[in-house]
Amino acid sequence: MTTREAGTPARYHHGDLRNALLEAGHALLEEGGPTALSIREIARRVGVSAPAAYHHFSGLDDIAVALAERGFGKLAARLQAAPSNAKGQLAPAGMAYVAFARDNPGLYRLMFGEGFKGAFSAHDRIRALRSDAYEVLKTGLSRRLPTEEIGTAALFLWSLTHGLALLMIDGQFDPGADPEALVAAVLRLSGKGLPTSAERTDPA
Amino acid sequence: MTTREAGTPARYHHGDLRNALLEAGHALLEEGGPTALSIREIARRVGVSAPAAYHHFSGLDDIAVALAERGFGKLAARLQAAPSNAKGQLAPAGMAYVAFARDNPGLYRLMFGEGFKGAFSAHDRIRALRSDAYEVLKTGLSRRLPTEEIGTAALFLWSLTHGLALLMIDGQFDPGADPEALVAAVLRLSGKGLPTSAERTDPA
DNA sequence: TGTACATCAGTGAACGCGCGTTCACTGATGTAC
DNA sequence: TGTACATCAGTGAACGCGCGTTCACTGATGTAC
Repeated sequence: MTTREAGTPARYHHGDLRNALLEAGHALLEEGGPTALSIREIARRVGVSAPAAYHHFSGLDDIAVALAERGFGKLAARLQAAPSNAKGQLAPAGMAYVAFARDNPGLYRLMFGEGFKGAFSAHDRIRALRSDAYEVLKTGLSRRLPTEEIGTAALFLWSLTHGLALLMIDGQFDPGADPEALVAAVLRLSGKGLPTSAERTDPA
Repeated sequence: MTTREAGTPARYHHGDLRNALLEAGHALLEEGGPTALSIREIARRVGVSAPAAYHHFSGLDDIAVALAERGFGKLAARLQAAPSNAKGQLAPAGMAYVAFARDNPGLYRLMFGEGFKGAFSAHDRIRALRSDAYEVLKTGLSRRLPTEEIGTAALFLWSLTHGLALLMIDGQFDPGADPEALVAAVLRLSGKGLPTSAERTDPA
């Protein structure tokens, strides 16, 4: 079973192998996580020999980085497509962020998880992609927060959504619970602040 | 180079091999992350043959789970040792949590990261350990929050500290910045809530 | 106190596996004339 | 329009590697008598 469409005769030249490899890589990521990424398995899925991949990538690390790159592109698109609601709140973006992670847990782990077994250069390059994304977040915030608060606010927001995304991905909650509602409730708290014990009469 | 103390003659019976293997496993985790966990390398570090490990663990998965178990024990100890400050705030616990992750990044990733390449059973068992930890967190919160708010508050807090811990571990920030101060600032925000655009006169 | 013996905790050799990558190759494509 | 040929994108075979795990074994320990 390959990803080639049924009926399409196998041509010697694939025509779009680079893309096909990345698609298969993404699928593999979703099935087995970053740890399962493997040139041989990717090639197998596309129906091509493993060395063929080397005409399009310099090696496994390179494929991982390309997958992460694509992932960040998709994530950015999702965030931009999120409705910026009337009050200019950040909740819709947060919802979109977590939704992306839930839709692409394997890819998200590759992008953010350090779970890829490859060489350091891949980690460094992926880390750089993360930093870029973080800069975009800060730029977005600069339109609604005073400059001196941006650093902390960005870190706060990113930590919260990142942590939430990972916990949901890791299946840490009741499968019964409505994930959307959970995310919404948590994001609501991020605006209100956590209730403190000072706010209630503590009998203890 | 082994972990056996210099001068101690190599005895046929190690005497405390199980522990020594776990120590070496922890060290390996810190050097190469969950992906690098390997029975052969662990045994090599202890100065023992690989099959010897099978007298103490059923396999690699079992070692990973044991490491995670220990990790959760250490984390719990650190949280309990955190000063509960005058106002009964959660910041000290949050600081301790993130500090644990920063001190044991590899172990933390094993405990929370799904980055271990082992079989599903290991993942399931580690996930169960996480759930236990989460229950403890909720119990802790029950002393200071009304019952109906605990679920959301616990998820909020865990997401925030978890995300923050991972971002710091992943080296996503200026090495120049004081990590303690960053964490403190973010945790402060968690009580105050994020400033919203409604709170300021937005010229845009 | 001494000794036979069961049990425990190690050993080295070997297995099969999947992997990343390199190699020399061949089939397909497209371009210069 | 036809053809020689350079270039591109595949192929299968092979490499060496480190791994988890199993096996039959042996040395050390401790206990019953």
